[in-house]
Amino acid sequence: MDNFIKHINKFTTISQPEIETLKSATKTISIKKKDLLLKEGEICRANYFVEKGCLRLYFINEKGSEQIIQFALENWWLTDYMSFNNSSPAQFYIQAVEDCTIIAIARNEQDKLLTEIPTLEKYFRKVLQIAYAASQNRLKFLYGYSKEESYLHFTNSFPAFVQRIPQYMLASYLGFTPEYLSELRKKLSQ
Amino acid sequence: MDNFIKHINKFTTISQPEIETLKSATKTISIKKKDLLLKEGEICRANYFVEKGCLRLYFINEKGSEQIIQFALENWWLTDYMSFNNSSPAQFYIQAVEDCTIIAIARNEQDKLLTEIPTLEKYFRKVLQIAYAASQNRLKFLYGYSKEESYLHFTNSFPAFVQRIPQYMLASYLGFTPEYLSELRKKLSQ
DNA sequence: CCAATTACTTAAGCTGGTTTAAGAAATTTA
DNA sequence: TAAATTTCTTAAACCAGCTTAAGTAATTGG
Repeated sequence: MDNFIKHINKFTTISQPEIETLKSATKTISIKKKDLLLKEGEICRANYFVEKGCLRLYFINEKGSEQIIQFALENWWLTDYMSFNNSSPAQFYIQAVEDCTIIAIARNEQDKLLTEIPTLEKYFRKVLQIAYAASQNRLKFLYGYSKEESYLHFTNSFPAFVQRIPQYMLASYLGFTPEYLSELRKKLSQ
Repeated sequence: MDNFIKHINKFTTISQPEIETLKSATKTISIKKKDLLLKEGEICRANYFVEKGCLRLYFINEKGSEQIIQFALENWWLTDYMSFNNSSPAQFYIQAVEDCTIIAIARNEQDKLLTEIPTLEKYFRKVLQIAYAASQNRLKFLYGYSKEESYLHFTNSFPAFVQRIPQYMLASYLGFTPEYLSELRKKLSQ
């Protein structure tokens, strides 16, 4: 819970009694590498905060291979927002890339919680504003740069993270085949 | 201002005095087709609500051509969130695709406004949650589908919108060349 | 600690989509 | 309403990145 409370305090102020309310309205879950929090077709009933570890959001494409849309490291929220917002069937899987500690806010608790602790509205608004900025930036890279440039940019920007995940996941996230990633790495190391 | 107030009332409730405060804290701007609200390199000092018309967010890529990241129709918010959040130089241009009526909330008014009208925190949080869901969905299409499939999906989903914009903008938004779009249209009409 | 599985590499052939260039159609402006 | 400009089309040559297939390295689990 420590990271979570610190994270909230970065964006707003929360009192001790409010923290207690928050604790009783959330669930802390420990999951193992490869465990699934959500499967395609299910209704996504929670929003997940990564206290420790790493999650990924992906779907299975027409060819039957996994396409990663997003990773979430410590202090990031992750959910299938379409499914979470509308209680519609999820389009994505959410899976642990490493052993994780996750804090979950259930959909049907969220409204009540935000009424009891209005300052959390500010917290979530700010967090979403930052996440949305990141997604605009992401689109800029996807559209504006070649696969080679995207790879270079990503590895230069997040060298530690690249060490944490298998290469085939990096390839999937960047939108290319593991074979091509292999070729690129060879080419760039020469 | 009508669409704007209606839009707020879809997500939260706002009182008459609050509406008055809101009116005095925002600016309604009329702009002509092709007018720019933001240029790359400037600090983006406002968030823009489209009361009427259509905006686009784009950047100029390495080859010197415009790459469209987003459109905003009636009832959508649009800004360069990275620049807006951090007062950093904008990465994008924002331009009117048609003559527009825009409601602008200045960055330095926003914090004050959200303190005076706390229910607006809820409004923006919900709006961002929907926008973020849309962007996850967008990424799914970008990654999972061929250019032809993206084109078919987009034209089937938003036939009226496709009529509103020039084809070269659609091509840019979908991430391909106008020449290829032309080829596709020919092929698909046969 | 060995077998099975999962992850990574290499290389040849292929294809979806780009580039280039030139002309036709539509829209804007005077 | 004609000239200027902007948008759209056609077609051929080209290439970045994919597919396929087969082999090697690293993990996992029994």
